[in-house]
Formats: sequence, C-alpha cells, structure tokens
Amino acid sequence: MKLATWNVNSLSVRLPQVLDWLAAQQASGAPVDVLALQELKMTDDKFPIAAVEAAGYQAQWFGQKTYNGVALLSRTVGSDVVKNIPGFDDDMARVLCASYPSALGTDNGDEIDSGTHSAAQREAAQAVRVIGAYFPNGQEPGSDKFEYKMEWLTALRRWVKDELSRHPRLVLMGDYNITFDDLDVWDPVGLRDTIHCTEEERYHLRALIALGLHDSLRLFAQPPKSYSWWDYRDFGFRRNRGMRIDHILVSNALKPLVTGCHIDKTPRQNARPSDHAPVVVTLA
DNA sequence: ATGCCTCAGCTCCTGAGA
Repeated sequence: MKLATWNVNSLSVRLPQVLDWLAAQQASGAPVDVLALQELKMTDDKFPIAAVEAAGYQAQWFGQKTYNGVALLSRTVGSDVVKNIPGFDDDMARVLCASYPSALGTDNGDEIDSGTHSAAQREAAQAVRVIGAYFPNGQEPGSDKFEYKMEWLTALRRWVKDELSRHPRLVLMGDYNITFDDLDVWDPVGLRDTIHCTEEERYHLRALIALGLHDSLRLFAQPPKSYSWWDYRDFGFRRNRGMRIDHILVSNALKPLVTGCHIDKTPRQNARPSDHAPVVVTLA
C-alpha cells in the first residue's frame, strides 16, 4: 500500500501535475493508493472529479473559496468520512478522514478470531484509517492566527487520540506547518523561534507522537537536508533553502509494516510548481 | 529590509502563504 501527501497550492493550477505524477507512480509499478491533497483553493463545485475519475481514482473533497481545501484521492472507495475536527467549530476546510480496505500484514499475525468477531469488526481491524490535514500556518508567534493554530492543534490531538482508540491502523498525513527540529530547517539559527520552528508548535508535534505515532520519514536514512517546502522567492529550491513541514505519521500498529518513506522532489522541478513536494510512504 | 515569489479575487493592487 502506497500513501502520499501533497500541498498543491491551488488544484486548479496544479491538476495536470497531479495527474502526471499519479500516472508516473503507476508506470513505476507501484501506484498510489491514497493521495491527500491540501490547499485546493476552490469551492466544492469546482472540484475536477471527472478528470480524477478518468485517471482511475475516487475522491472525497472538502473545499472553500480562495483558501484551504483538502481532498483524498484513492483507488478504492473511502468509508466513514469525517470533515474537519468533530467538536471544534472551524470555518476553514482543513481535515478529511476516511477508512480504506487493505490487505496489509495478512501474513504478519493480527489474529482475528472469525468465531467471536463479526465481519464488520474484522474489516475494521484490517482497514487503514487515513487523516489528511492542512494545519494552520500561524503566521507569527503571538498573533491571533498563532493562537488559532494552538487551539486547532489541541483539538486535533484530542480527536486523533479518540480515533486511534477505534482505529489502531491510522495514518495522519498532510501539511503540518511545523518542523520537528533543526534537521528540518535550512537555517536553524537564523529561523530560531520563527513560525514553524517555535517551541510551542514543536511541543504539539511531540504530543501527537506521544499518542503512539511515528515520523515515517525518520524510520529510514534520508539524504542530508531533506525538505518538503521551499520558498518561491530568492531561488529557494535551487539553493535548497527549505523546511520539512509535510509529514506522514503512522500508528504503532502500522509501524512494523512501513517499508519506505521519501520526499519526491521531482514535481518541484516542474514549470509553475507547487512550493511543496509530495511525501510518500509504502506499507507491506 | 517587509521585499524577493505565487495565487485568488469585488483582479492592474491586496492579503496570505511559509
């Protein structure tokens, strides 16, 4: 099973690149099963469902005008869909969650007694719960938007904890707008305590990890200075002045099944690229 | 420096992103 997350910074502009990238993955022999997209920047009626279906994908989407907007593209139909964080009043479209069937770990234990468990329970145990999220940017420490980011992170954690209790096989992926540590920042000294790099934000990221989640990328050796976002300005990508702010966290139950994780910088080299690159994880 | 880029929108400038 292959999952990926990509902040496309306008799906209207990036749709051809998304379809090209999905086709390239398929041509490589390992098609993407679930792709989480962020920053659609479109209302729901504008979502290009026909083009997505023509490419062989189903979709859930949750958009809004101008800003935000998220989608889950998948090869199978998602079920038990949730939009935004339950119980957290939010006028921004940031979160989409759905369950997908999988044959993961079928030769790896996970004994489920067919006599005492219903078919629905067995399916729930085998399904992978996927949360795609566009975390708030926060703009600047001390701002109203930063305060909103903190409240959103608290609400997200409360909900993810609850989801984990019902869905042990869980993936939380998206644009977190937070770096874990200095390794994730091209200039950790110059950018100390600036947005994406503050201790307050990183506290919330570690608190998510403490729920029983794992940073997929760091389960594997990576090239030095691996980033997922580069500023459009000042030749950020060419100079590799970037940050790693897009993450795929996997639950304890999924961790043993993860076989690889990488950042695919290829689409960042397109003409008119998104400022973010996709992050990809594979599970067996 | 508050801009260097890019995108959306009540579009020839502004707000926001990160």
